[in-house]
Amino acid sequence: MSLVRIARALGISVTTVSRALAGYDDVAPVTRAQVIAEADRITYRPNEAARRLRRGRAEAIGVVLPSGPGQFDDPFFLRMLSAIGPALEAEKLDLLVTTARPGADALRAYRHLVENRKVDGIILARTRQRDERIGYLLDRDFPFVAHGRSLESRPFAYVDIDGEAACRAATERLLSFGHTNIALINALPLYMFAHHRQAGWLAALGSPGPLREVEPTEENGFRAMQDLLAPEHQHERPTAVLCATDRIAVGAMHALAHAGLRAGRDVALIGYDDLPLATYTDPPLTTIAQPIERAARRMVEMLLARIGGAPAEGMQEIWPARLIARQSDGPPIQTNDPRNHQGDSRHEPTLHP
Amino acid sequence: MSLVRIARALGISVTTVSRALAGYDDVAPVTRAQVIAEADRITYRPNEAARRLRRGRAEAIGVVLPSGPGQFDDPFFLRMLSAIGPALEAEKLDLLVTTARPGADALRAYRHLVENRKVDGIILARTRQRDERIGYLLDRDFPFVAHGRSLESRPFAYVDIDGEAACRAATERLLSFGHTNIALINALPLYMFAHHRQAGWLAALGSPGPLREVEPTEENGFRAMQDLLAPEHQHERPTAVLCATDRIAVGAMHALAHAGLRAGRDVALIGYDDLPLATYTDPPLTTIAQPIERAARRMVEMLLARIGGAPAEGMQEIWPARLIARQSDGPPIQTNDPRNHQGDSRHEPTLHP
DNA sequence: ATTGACGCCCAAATCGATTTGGATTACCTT
DNA sequence: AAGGTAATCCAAATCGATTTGGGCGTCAAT
Repeated sequence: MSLVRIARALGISVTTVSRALAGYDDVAPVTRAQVIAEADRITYRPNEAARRLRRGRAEAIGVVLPSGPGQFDDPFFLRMLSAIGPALEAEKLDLLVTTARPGADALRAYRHLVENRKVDGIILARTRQRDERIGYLLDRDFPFVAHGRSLESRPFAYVDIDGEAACRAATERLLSFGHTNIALINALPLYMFAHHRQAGWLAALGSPGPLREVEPTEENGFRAMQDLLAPEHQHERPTAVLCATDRIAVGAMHALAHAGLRAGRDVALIGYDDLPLATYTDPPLTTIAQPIERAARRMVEMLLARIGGAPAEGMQEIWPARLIARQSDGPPIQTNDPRNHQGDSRHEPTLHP
Repeated sequence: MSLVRIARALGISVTTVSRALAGYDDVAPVTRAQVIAEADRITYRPNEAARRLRRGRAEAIGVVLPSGPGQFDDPFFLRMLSAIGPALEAEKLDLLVTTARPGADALRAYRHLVENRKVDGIILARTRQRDERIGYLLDRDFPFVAHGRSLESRPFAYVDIDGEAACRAATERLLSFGHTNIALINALPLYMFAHHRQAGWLAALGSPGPLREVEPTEENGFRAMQDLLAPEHQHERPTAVLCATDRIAVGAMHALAHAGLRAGRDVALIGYDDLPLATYTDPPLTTIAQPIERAARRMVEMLLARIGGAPAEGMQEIWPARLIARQSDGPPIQTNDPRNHQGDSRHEPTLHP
């Protein structure tokens, strides 16, 4: 079970055993072979704690997952974890997962990881415009890679998806369908990704359309869409709605159905994320797919480089997303169609075209 | 940063510093106060690696997440993690997450955790009828708690949800609505939970109805439902379908919509899991809610006891689930209603009742 | 005054791997 | 034969906290 055991069994020193197994070239081939054979025989596994103590490294990297109502269920983090895992395995690094509610709790979790030297580096997701976590890690000069940008003057490593370009393209698609009043149900503006998605929407439109900003859950998507459809907003009721996430879009689609409207026929709806679910909504959701898995793998690469001492300069990458056209969007309904202006349209037939 | 630093600053021994901080009662109150003050001043944090080496424990517990196509996105695991996290925090234990594709890969991941002493205990989810992971851990006498039962003669600790009772109740509910032909789209029978859910369905029915068994994804739910609706099965077309998971139910609902049918009116549909999404399907999904979070917390408790040396005997708990009635089920359509037998019913109006 | 009991403190061993700084031996050169 | 060079090997220090097994006063009981 330990180096001593092997050393004693072979009548050699612990040093030599260690060096034999570590591949140093000042060990005779015969000796090395014996050591390896014996190590194999007793299924020797180096004691992680001892190695870590000696090397002064944690041999692990950390991820803090947001927990709390509506937060944690987000499939996004699961996809990210599933990609990080294998990438780390190749490097023999452990993955330490902590949960914390966003906010002060989260910052405490990061401090905990850093101050207790629990990990050698951190992968940080869902960046904010002003992100105290990033500030903290930069202050400490602690290696980390973010998924997403942030309003921070000092350079740091990140991989981001170009939500601005994607949302501009999606909005232009809606414009080319003939829509003129295109709403955005965005995530809260404190999230950096929300900022970019809004910028894309705005860039395509020229002047802003109806905008709602919510914590990205189905529930809030539902509410926001209901609000957009509310009688008091009748005069600016959008014919197309871009949603900052698929979860919002699912809620929004439900609000449409609830009002007797159908996405893709009465109102065009586009989501963002391409959850597995998006193919199976009714109608299937046109959405924007992000290469999260590949991005996560790249982030691990970058993080290893940072841990190895490489500077963060130049470690900024923005990757394209792509639109997946399904059936939840399309041309606007004719404005002379009475359905669009009926007060109580809940009991209308919702014919499949 | 280390005990030595504090000891030197105060001119006392490392031993006393250690014992002062650890709360031993053979330290004078004054000394202890000084130690604590100094520790505070330099923000002392014990070196985890050193402590682990000395204590011979990893101070962490492990979870292996299934990765791979259709696997990882399952919100179930995310909910479980989110509950495990805080429970561990209180015990100052780390959470080590590994990903592995189910099967040989997964077993290797467990071996890795155990043999390299990466963790002191393991939480194991989605048990199988014959589960080699459980066999392995029992062979090694390694502390673990499972979420779910298994066909294993030796006793082991688990918390399970009574899927049998829940599915029996759901099926009885459908029977009491007047349904006589109730199908089950189940998960693959190798999963223990699938076994139980099927048993409940069967117990309520007396004799089996139409059955499909799939890996639980939206895609497969879609396919299975299409198959149930296929012309060649016309003679035994179910009027109600119980789905083993919400993801299956979402796919199934889509297949219904695709065939011009509406869940809750033309076919009664019940899911299982109560995903956040279930409220926002169209129609909202009647489903079965499991107290995963509470179960996860209980599992952590049990695991700590097991690590502490408590025997697994008596650590078997089965918790009730509860049905959440929404709008995807109801009485069967009148059999003399022509719609039920129409060939092409896709273009029918889908009135909201 | 001796014996205990108690309160307070500490030196040293320990966990297991890594690393530094040589030591030893065998073999060549010249 | 003296000096030099590889090729091998190793003792001891090190990482930092914990734990064992006392040591040394002081005070009360005998």
